[in-house]
Amino acid sequence: MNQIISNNLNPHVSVDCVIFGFDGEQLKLLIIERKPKDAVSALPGDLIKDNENLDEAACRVLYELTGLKDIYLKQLQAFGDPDRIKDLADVRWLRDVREEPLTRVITIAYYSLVNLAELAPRPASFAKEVRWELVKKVGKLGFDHNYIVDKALEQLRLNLKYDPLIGFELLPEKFTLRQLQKLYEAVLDQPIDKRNFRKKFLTAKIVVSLDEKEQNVPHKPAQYYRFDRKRYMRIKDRFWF
Amino acid sequence: MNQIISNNLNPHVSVDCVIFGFDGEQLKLLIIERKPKDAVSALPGDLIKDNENLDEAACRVLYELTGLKDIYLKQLQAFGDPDRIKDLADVRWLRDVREEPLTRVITIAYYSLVNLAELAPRPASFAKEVRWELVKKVGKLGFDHNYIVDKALEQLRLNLKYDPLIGFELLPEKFTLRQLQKLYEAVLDQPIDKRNFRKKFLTAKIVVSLDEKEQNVPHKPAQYYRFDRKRYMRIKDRFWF
DNA sequence: TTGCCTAAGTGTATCTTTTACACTAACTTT
DNA sequence: AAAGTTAGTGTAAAAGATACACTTAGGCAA
Repeated sequence: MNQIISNNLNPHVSVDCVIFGFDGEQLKLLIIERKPKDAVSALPGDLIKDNENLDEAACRVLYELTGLKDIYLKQLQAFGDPDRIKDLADVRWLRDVREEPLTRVITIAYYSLVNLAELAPRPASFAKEVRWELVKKVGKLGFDHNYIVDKALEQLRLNLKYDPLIGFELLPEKFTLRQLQKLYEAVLDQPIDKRNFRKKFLTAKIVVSLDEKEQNVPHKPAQYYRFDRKRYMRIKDRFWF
Repeated sequence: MNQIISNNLNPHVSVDCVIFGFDGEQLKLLIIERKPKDAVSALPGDLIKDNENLDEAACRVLYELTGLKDIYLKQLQAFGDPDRIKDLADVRWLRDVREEPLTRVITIAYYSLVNLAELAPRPASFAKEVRWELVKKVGKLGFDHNYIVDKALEQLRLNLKYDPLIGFELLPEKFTLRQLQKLYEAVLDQPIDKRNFRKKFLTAKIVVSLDEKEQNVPHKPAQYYRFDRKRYMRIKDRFWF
């Protein structure tokens, strides 16, 4: 009996995914809309299962809730205040979806940056619950999700600066330097000098130009480049945006 | 009944503390020695309690196991592979200390850097189980603790570089530049040029010299300095070691 | 077919930061 | 008084960061 009680007191463990999306211009955030009424939206997240590790859980939950697949998720950190859930709307929502709605939940947050232009179109069944919201316009989210998003954005910025991989993973194989710059400007939320920006990546030689240019653009066509991963791996200790 | 079974499958949540200690010369790691026989040592860690948040849990566990108090712990990340525990010795040890030794455990790791010279002497009751081991000589630890230590060290180094606070919190109010440099050398595990090191901190003006020098040292006495926290807060975005 | 619009692409001078490097000074101990 | 130890200091060269404006290549519309 003791055993059972102590089990009941076990916290649940969930994962929450902070998915930033870049559409070529602006930084957006993936949110799940809850039931139409009294809806506070939330990050995609759910309890983990018994035999999956945390990374797997995050991928699965993201897939189940949004249809997104093959997204590289990075762990942010754990959030575990006993009073993470205090809002009435949150409690009501939990009652609908959880077997033990009052049990404490510790969540492990993950984040990622994805390309909105390239995403496979979502199956219609998911479509109505998922929304991309401009990061700057994200309103009140459930639980402590606003706090989590703040932390994730901070981490994303740091990450992009000291390890640009997360940026190149988002861009297509061939990209223009302008696309790259727009990405940095959107994530860091600041304008960047074009010449100095190019200089940084070109002199570091982590991008190499291809024999191909943009076509059918109503202005001078831009050169395509690719990311030189090997070169980057050799110099990554010295490269810092 | 379903309820109870699903409870049983709930993972447990623990915290583990990676405590680095600096003795003025070298970087050490706090480890807990398990029972004398077939002992693999481990990081101080234990299950969290119902009504404490994660940070509190880490502090409590550290105190209970080592007597260390008022240590500023930073969260590293969560580790949650279902097969974190595979070593036989680990399983045997768990059987002795846990009610449900086979339940999966997800652990949240914390890290800190403390001053070995300043630590209040440990109560004798703790003394025999706690040991400070040179980081470079740490042997095999239980569970996935070696992996956790590696991650923590990586994070500590990054942290010390982009936010020197963790270093100044360790040093006494007044310190010499040599002490500060030794700290950096020990943590980063590389020699640093004395003149350039001083220049960096002095021109940034985040340390200010006091009217006091070392006494009774068998060499030219060094100037004492203090950390200028306010100044640092103003320029922290631009300071990077 | 010309002119307009748009974004691409380029160089330099200045300033700042980083690096490498060796001797003298001040104190204690013997 | 000499030996041992660590403190403390400056500079020249190289590398990196910053600020900044015009020309070019294409599509489109009049």
